[in-house]
Amino acid sequence: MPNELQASATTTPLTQAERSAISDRAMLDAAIELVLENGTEKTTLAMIGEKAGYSRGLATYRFGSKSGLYDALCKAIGRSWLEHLKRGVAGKVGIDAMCAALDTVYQWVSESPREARVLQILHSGSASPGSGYRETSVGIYRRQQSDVVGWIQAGQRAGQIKSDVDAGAVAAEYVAYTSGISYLWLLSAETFDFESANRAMKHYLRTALSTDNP
Amino acid sequence: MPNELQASATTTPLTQAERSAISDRAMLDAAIELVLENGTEKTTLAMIGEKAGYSRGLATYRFGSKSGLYDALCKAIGRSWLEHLKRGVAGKVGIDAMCAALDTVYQWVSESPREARVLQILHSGSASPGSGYRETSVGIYRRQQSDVVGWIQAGQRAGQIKSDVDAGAVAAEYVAYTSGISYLWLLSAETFDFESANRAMKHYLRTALSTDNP
DNA sequence: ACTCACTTGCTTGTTGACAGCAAGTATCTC
DNA sequence: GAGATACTTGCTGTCAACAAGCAAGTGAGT
Repeated sequence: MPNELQASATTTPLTQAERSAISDRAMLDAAIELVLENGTEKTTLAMIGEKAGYSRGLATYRFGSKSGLYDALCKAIGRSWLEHLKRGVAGKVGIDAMCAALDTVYQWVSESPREARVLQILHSGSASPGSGYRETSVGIYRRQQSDVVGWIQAGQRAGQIKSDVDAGAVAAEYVAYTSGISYLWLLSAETFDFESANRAMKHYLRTALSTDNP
Repeated sequence: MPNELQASATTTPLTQAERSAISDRAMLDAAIELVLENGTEKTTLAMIGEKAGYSRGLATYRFGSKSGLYDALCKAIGRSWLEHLKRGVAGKVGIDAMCAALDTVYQWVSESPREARVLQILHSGSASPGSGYRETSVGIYRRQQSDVVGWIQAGQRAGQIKSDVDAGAVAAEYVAYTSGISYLWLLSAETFDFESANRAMKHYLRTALSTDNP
């Protein structure tokens, strides 16, 4: 027994659940790297399995298909994003919540650019017919939109937002803006000024919705 | 000679340029149909060539590669869209131009849903690394954004738009909104209310930018 | 006007790579 | 140790890309 590490590996057997959790994590991480480098199409299931330290067949076996893997990845990063957003907005409502959410998007994109890019790539891919994980993507946006509706209505109840504002319409507009800005940032981060667009949007929210500006 | 059409076809030999123009058009049309039905990934070059009435190999021969074909398709539909937009905005400037452009997007999506959907699918696909036609997509957005900057500055010179409005920032915000709304419409036309989002956006433009609302 | 060399449009044969599956081996669980 | 679960390897059909060829168009010399 010349190798203690190997010895400890044999003396600490993992449970089946731990084994698959570890390989799942490793494959999703590998997928993030590879998608960033090659995009979704040129990334192969074999590359993912092998980069994760397993065989070429594991990714297919575990996720069933390429779309199955991307669906799982979309869910995983989407969850992480929604948690980040939740923390960023905290207890805020109304215009404050909407502005804080815009800052949180920018913050996420700056702090976790890899995950943010991959999520955006997956969302873009899900638009194509027969993508296999469109529903996951639609669900994330639908949830965001209903959150925004909630913020606006709470702002109206608190007297901060004009009562004649159509919460659904403004929420749709807001979500369109956030998804568009994420897309444009992904498409061409160098030529697109994320911060100043956000500044304009926040200015709009404060001037057009607030009861302070009659 | 039982067939006059055939006779005329034999008596009017096509030039090389005409032949390739016809097959090009036929293949791009076939590609639109097939992309709508199967998406970009599941559409094969062989399907496109054969649907257009030619051999399985023509699409590869003519466009070089799958991305080459999608690049050509993106350029073709993009040109058609920009012309439509130009007509829709006509001689308007300032807020009127921006509102007319929003109506034009909605009109295009309603009147030419097939082309609009395919362009949006291609734009989405171009976000992925190594897409091969990202530059085409970026170019279309960049041109739109510079048009908007022009509208805003003209509106400012005409005294319609407040002079302290940051034209670049508002243009970025505006383009983000339009690209986002097109994407969300493609993703889920049923659950996304395009018209009311546009109404909210137009209301914003009129209230937040105009010199009429101090 | 005819022809022959050349170009361009298009088709068919082939190859390497990939997704997906099925049958196998290794590792854990009781 | 017997069954279950994690993982690997062998295989097949399909596709993009390429190359070699055939057919239709072009144009200069006669």
